[in-house]
Amino acid sequence: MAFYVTTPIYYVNAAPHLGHAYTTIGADIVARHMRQRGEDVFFLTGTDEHGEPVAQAAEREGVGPKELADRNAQRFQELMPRINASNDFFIRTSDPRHGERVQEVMQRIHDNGHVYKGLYEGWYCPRCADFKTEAEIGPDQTCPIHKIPLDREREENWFFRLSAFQEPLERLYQERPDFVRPRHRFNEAQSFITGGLQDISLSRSKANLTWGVEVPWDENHVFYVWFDALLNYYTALSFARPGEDLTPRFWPADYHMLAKDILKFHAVIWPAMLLAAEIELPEHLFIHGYLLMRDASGSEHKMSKSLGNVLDPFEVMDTFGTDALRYYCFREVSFGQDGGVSTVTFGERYETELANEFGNLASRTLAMIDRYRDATVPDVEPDPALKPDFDGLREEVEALLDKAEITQALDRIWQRVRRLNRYVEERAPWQLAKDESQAAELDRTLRSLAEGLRVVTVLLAPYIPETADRLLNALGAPDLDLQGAAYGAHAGGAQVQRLPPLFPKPS
RNA sequence: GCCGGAGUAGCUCAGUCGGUUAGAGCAGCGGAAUCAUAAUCCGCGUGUCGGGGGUUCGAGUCCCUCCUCCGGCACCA
Repeated sequence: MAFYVTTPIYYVNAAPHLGHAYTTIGADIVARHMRQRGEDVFFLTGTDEHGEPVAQAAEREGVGPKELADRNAQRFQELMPRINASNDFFIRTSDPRHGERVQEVMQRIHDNGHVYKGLYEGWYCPRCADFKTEAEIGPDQTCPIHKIPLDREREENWFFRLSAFQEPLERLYQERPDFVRPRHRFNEAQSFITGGLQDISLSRSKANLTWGVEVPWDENHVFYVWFDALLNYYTALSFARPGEDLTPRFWPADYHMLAKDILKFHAVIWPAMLLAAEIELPEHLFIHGYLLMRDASGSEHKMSKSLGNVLDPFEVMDTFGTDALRYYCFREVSFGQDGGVSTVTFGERYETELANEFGNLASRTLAMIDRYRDATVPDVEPDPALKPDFDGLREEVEALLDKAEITQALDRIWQRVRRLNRYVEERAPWQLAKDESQAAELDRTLRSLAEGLRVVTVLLAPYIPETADRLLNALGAPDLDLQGAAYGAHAGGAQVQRLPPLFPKPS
């Protein structure tokens, strides 16, 4: 089965930060898991490059907008391998192939009668060369940036008949209660819709802004950047593989992952656009929360770089590795909710869970097999005592990741990591090794440990891909196929190798 | 103001359709073991489940009300 997952495209005006990494890693975990299940996966990310802020920043720096976008997009492209994102393509909205497809789809929306020319009236700042929203207007109708009076201006704009989709959208939300997850975001979107929809302008006059995709039926306008941006999910499939249109294979998307700040665009405008263009709707949106930086006093900030103790993802990756960051973000904060992150809790998770519980479990398992059985996993039946702990685990993880419950799934897996450490203590292999008459018991214990460790590692592979790869190779069982993530699925007899600590502690 | 979330052990949070003595992790205290990155394992909690009222044989779990915090209420990418 095809599985198509996306991140939002990141606006090139800002530098990549933890928030970008977070969304991308979330999508990547689901993508990697689906590949393990044998699904035909396409994972898309990219950059959003048009619009006023980029045009202005370029002007300030005295360069063209394309030049600025090229430079900044590169930083996001470099982020992807850095966080081990396995994206199949990286779309840039300044790509002319994207622009052409946007024009095609928007032309269809126009031809279907969902576009009209109207007057956009609002408060305009001549210095910003842009209209201000209600929330942006300073006291006495002044520009909050330039502190000058705003002009009441009218601009002729093209409008999208969003209001015409009120009823279809209400029906969508009635018929598909899992269209938006988690549930409270669904409710939020639904109440927004039932509260009444107004038409929105879909173009900007070239008199004010030229950095965008030209409106094909009116050369004096470019599309408002959101119409251009949202369509990336659809257009990318048509040109990601030269000479091949992947649209029939992967559309509709299974999951759009996004943060809560852009819920409305994705949960209301996006489906309306697709309905207007007669394109199938995505299966699900998953809305995640914010990672909040917690300072030493315990109070939280939304990822501002306040005094110290701020979790710098690049620093973390340099010191502890990419896997540690990936693990921590999805372990510490329940995916879908806001949660605090800090260097302190990172250090705790890293040491107690990654190093002590998991890394050390791997060390002791490999060491004992090496020492007691000459580095060969005994080819005997694994201990039935562990079977109940692993029965149904793979299915449970699959069901949770079907719903993008990334943190929940990780918790289920981690319970088995802990179970294996308990098993070691219960069996005390070092005692069995002292008594030759217990050889069969020792065989069974070591075999069961290796097998249990292999299963949890296969399941953990989407979260900590580098580490999982190293460990599975050391266990002589490199296969990532999820069918193999069952206790006893892999035969004994493999040669193992001892490894240096998977998660070394900083001295 | 309207709508929606949340308020559970020192800290971070689980608690599915209401049902046995309300759980986990971390931190703390005590102990066991020595294969392992001095890692692991075991034991130890008198918690008004935000306050009050109600429904019920029975409520953290449903209803009402109040308090506190957060989010949404349209063109910010």
